[in-house]
Amino acid sequence: MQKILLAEDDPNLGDILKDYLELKGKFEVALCKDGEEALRQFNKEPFDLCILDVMMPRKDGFTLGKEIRKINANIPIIFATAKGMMEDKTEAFGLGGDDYITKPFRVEELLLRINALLKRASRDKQEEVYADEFDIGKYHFDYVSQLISYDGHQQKLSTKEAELLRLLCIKKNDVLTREEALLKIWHDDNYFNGRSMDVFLSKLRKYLRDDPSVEIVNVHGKGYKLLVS
Amino acid sequence: MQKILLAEDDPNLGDILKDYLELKGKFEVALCKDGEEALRQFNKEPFDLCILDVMMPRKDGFTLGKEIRKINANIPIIFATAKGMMEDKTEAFGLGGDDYITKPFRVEELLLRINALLKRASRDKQEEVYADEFDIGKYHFDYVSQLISYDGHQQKLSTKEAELLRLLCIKKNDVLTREEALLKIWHDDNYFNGRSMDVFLSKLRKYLRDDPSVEIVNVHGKGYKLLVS
DNA sequence: CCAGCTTTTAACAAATTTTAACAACAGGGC
DNA sequence: GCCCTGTTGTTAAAATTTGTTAAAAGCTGG
Repeated sequence: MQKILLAEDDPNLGDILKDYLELKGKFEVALCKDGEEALRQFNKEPFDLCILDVMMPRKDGFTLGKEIRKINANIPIIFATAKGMMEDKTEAFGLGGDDYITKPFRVEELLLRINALLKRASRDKQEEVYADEFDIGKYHFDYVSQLISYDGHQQKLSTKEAELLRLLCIKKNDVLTREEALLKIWHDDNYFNGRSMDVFLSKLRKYLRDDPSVEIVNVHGKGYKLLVS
Repeated sequence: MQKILLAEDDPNLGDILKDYLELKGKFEVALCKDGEEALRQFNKEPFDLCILDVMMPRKDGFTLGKEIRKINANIPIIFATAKGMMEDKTEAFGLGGDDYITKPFRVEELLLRINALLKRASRDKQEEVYADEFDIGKYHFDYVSQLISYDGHQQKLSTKEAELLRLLCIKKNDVLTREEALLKIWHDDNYFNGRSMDVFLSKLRKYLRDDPSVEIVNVHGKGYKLLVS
C-alpha cells in the first residue's frame, strides 16, 4: 500500500482528508499537525507522496518542502495553498515533479492529482533504470539477448520482433504510432512494411497471451499501445 | 521542447524568425504563411505559444487570435503589428495572457517577450487533471481499457467511441459543444466529421440504453449533454 | 546447395470509421 | 398554424484499417 505524508494544521480538514484518502484512495495516510512534526515523520519512514499545507505553524509548507526535497529529490509533493500564494514560488519547485492545489478544493480533485502524480512518478522511475530490459506483467523481456522469459519458460525472439517489442515497452501504456515504428525499424513507411509489421504484432500477441493483464491494443488510424495493468 | 506556432505571410521574415527562434531559443517552430493554414496547424498539434502577424491574407491575425482563444483560453499569443494598429484592439485581448510587438522589431526583443510570456504561463498554469474511470448510472466506464461494464456484462468500445464518451463524462450534466468534441477528437470541425460524430452518438446511446436514468440529450445548435439522474 | 531460420507477400476475415440516404425534428418567418 | 431550412437520429453500405494464417522469398552458416 502506498503511503502519503499529510501536513495540515486544521485538525478538522486534516481528518476529513485522511479518512477520504484512506477510504477512497486506498492509501496509508500519516497526518501531521505542523511542519516540524511532518519533517520528523518524513525521516522516520519512507513515503510515496507528500501533501503540504502552505500555511502551518512552526514551519511553513514551502520551507518544509525544500527540506524534504533535499532528502529526497524525486518524491512528488502537492502544496495546498490559498489562491495567489503560488506566484513566485514555482521557480523553487516545479521541476521536481510537484503540483499545487488552491484552497478550497474538492477532495475528489485532490485524489485525481495524487493519482496523476504517482502515475507519472512510477513511469519516470521505470524508464530511468532500464534501457534494454523490461518487465511486462509476468514476463521479463531482455532486448539485447532477445528473450522473453517467465516462470521457467523462455521464448527466443527474432531481431524485428525484439525491436518492435522494445519500442512498445518504451512507450508502455502510451501510443506508439505506426509511423514511428516503421521509420525506426524499417526505415521506410510504406504499405508493405506496414503489413509486415502487422504480422509481427500478431506474433508478439501470441508470445504475450499467457498473461491476461498484458495486452497490445490498436488505436485505429494511429498505432498501438502496450497495456499493462 | 516547446513548440511555437508562427503565422507570418512574408516568407523572408518568416524564415529568419523561424531560424532564429530554433537556433537561439531552442524552440520547435511551425511556420504558416496565412491565417487559415495557421488555424489548421493549431488544431493538428499542441503548441505552447503563438506569434501572429496581424496583416495576413485569407485570415488576419486578430480574427485568428480570437478563434485560437476559443479553442485554448490560456495559450499566450504575441501579435506582430504595424505601429498604431494596436490602439483599439487591446481591449479584446490583453486579459488572456497576450502581448504585442510593433513592426519592425529586433528578433532579440521578440525572444525576450516570448520567454517572459512562457514563464508567466508556466507559473499560473494549473493544468486540468481528469479521471479516466467514470460511473454513469449503473454503468462503469474505463477510458483507458475502453470498456463499459455493468452487472456482469461488458461492452468493448472503439477508440473514437471511448474518446467521445470520455468528453461527455467530463462535462456530465453540462453541455459538450459539437465544436469542442470535433476539435479534440477529430482535430477538424467540418460537415463530414460532424456527421460521423452523429453516428457515434447514436452508438453510445445504444450502449447506454439499458439504464433509463442515463441519457445523451441534444442541445439544438449547441451540442450534447450526458444526463445522469 | 541445403536446412533452418527470418521476413515479406498474399489472401481472407474482422473491426473501425466514413459516407450516403432518408426520416424526424426544431426554430424562424409568415 | 404551416412552410422552409438547417440540424439531428438512425440505419445501412462503402471504404479503410487491422488481425491472422499460410505460403513464398530471403538469408545464413554449414
